[in-house]
Amino acid sequence: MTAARTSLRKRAGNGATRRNDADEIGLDALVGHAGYAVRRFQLWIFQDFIKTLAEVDIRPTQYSVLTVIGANPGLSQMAVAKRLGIERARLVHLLDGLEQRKLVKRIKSKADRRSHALHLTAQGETEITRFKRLAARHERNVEDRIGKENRERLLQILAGFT
Amino acid sequence: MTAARTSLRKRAGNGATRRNDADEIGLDALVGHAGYAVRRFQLWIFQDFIKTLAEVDIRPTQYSVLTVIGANPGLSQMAVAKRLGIERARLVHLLDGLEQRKLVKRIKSKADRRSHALHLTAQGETEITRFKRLAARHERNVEDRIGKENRERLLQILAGFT
DNA sequence: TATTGTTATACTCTATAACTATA
DNA sequence: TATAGTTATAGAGTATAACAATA
Repeated sequence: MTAARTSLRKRAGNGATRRNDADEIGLDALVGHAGYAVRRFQLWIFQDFIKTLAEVDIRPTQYSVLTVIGANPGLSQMAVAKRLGIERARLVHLLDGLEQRKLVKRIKSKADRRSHALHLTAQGETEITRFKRLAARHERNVEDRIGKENRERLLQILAGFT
Repeated sequence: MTAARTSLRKRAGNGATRRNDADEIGLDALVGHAGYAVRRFQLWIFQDFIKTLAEVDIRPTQYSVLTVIGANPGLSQMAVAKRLGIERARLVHLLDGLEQRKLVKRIKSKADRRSHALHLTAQGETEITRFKRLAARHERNVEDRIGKENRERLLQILAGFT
């Protein structure tokens, strides 16, 4: 009893209004909000992705752009932006970076000279296999963290948002 | 056969390199990445939260701060920041806004004069019940979107990240 | 010396608007 | 007139570093 009470007060000398200090703080209504849990999980998962792919300096959004272009060569910037839910203005900068790194090339479309057909370069094709290998390692980290079945259940539940 | 092929080419007049235009674009390796699904879901859920609480002008982070202070009056800014995974520098600005709106007050701690004890104001106590009512409505939107059981499964799977 | 709150800076991301060249 | 790509700007959000007051 006294022990339980003490565990709620980290430093006994604190003022009467101070109750606890870090982990023992209740979240009240926040527990039970899907959005809060999802936000915290997303922070964790992106941090792990960035860390796991740090050696190739590829961030989640860059990876998604490369993957979609690789699987659908010739797409326009608009099509990629729409498909991934990225602003087309932002995709311009993302592609600038990937083009400077010789991973992607923009080819002027003959059919519609306003638009660019996006392709991986030969180097991009080569490197993306390494990115995918590292991304698979990251995915195993997720499994280790939440469990193999839970990860699959998660993918099923959220399949409608991809 | 021809029909299936045509469905992959939205406008027949396009150049040979252009294949498809919007929804029909394959994600390839992206499907199967928990991080991608979680990111897209998080975007949706935050947008719905913002929309549902637009009439009270409360965003997800503000709601989480108010909820934690309400459930743990007297907390320091450091304690709130740590508990919610917010930078303490950012919490300063968040609290500035909530204090100007008379929802929160900072009280100088007598025990440790470096720190502030955070409390909801009387007005904050009143208004938070309205915020919680709207947040519950948002939560029902999530249920409508992914299903009641799936939402609960999700909360279970991600409980370790809150 | 270390910590709390604060200020400031930089970088990422989102949201717009406007411009150009094409259609 | 509408669209694709671009440029620019403003606002969140994140990540740091440094400072004053206090421990």
